[in-house]
Amino acid sequence: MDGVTPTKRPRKPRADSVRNHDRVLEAARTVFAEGGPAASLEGVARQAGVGIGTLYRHFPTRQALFEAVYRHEVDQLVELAERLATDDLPPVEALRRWMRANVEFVATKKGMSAALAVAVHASSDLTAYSIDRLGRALGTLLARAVKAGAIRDDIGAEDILRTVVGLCYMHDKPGWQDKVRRLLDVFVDGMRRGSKAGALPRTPPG
Amino acid sequence: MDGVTPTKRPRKPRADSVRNHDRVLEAARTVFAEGGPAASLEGVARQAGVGIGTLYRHFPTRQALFEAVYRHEVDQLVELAERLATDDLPPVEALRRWMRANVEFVATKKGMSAALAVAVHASSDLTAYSIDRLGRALGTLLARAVKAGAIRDDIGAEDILRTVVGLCYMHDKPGWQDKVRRLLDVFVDGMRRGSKAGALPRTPPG
DNA sequence: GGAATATACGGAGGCAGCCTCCGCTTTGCA
DNA sequence: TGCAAAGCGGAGGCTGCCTCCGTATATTCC
Repeated sequence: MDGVTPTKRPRKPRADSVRNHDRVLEAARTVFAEGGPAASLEGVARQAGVGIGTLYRHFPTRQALFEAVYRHEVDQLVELAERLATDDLPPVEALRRWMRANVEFVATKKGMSAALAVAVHASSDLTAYSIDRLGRALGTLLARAVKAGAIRDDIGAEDILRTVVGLCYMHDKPGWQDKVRRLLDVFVDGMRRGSKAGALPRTPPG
Repeated sequence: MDGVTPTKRPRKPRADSVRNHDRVLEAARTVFAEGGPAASLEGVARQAGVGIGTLYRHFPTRQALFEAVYRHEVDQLVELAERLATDDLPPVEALRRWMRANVEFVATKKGMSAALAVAVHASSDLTAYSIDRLGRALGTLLARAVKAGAIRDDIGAEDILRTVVGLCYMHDKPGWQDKVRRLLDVFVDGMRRGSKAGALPRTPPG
């Protein structure tokens, strides 16, 4: 408003605050993985060794806590995709491998899946964030395969992402990973150039 | 045990009991569709116009109520599949149509999807029941297409079911149905004879 | 039609989890 | 070392879960 607003440098965050934030996040991952999306938040606080008030200060809603956990997972997936993109494999193979690796990744967090399923439907912000990040990572692999003329160009990264995750959600018997990988192979074959499906509209931006 | 156990004919069920059972079921469908799987059961009772005690007598657990609603939906899907099997279309087309019709069906209950996602992971009994029923219905369509030599014979009805449902779960933006239908077309193309994917192990019985 | 009785109703009540609020403690900064 | 900003944590009000049992009502038998 007036000429010179005194720029108050904000304090650096308190050490205990940072520590508690991390503790709660870690505890939440464990508790949700075991107890599903309806697990007790007071249980999370207990597990983290903090008061319930502290939990709520850091994550004002259950949804916020979900999202924090989820985002962390997404970041790991992106990293994975980037690593895969630097290898030089035939483009379709690189693509197929990422999809398969993705399945394995989900496997290690299988307990979270119900929670994630709920999150997907509950928060479009969250899905937007993760689809954006993962979509970019996958997009690189996809573009190479398309450019090489190996697969059709009318299927977006988002389409593939949703397919992979959807298939993972639907399986949890022992051996499900193998089953999902093989179904993904069927899908990839359907994506090859020369397939007969009708045109798939490109995913609109945003 | 002894010679002639006096066969006490059981009373016919009370009219009010039957009425309340139906009311609760109906209310549950609505409430879960709107509020998701964690919606208040007392809310369901209120909506149904019965006491909470009555709700619990008919459906002793939240899970039981879920399942009752879910089974009703499954029955409708089976009926739909049977109707489709009697039409005489080219087998692959019949198959594709059922998968597409399925998407439409889910669409009308979209609100339930989070609840169903939870149910899928919560109760293997329930998934067993529905996969069995739907699998038989779809199996007929599938067998015809395989017999005609149009598609590979190593993909089970259960695989297809899970794929369809998994894709539906993952989409809820406006226009999602069209997107899912097109992704299913890609999948069907991958199933055609002459595709290059590795062998998919037949789904073991049970 | 009316009594007898099996059956169902429904809400009070104990318990657990949700979330807010605020007095007390700890930390960063000068 | 002193002090204010920042954070801590649990008491407390509220809602929902589920059980239990006194009351109400439908069915059956006469």
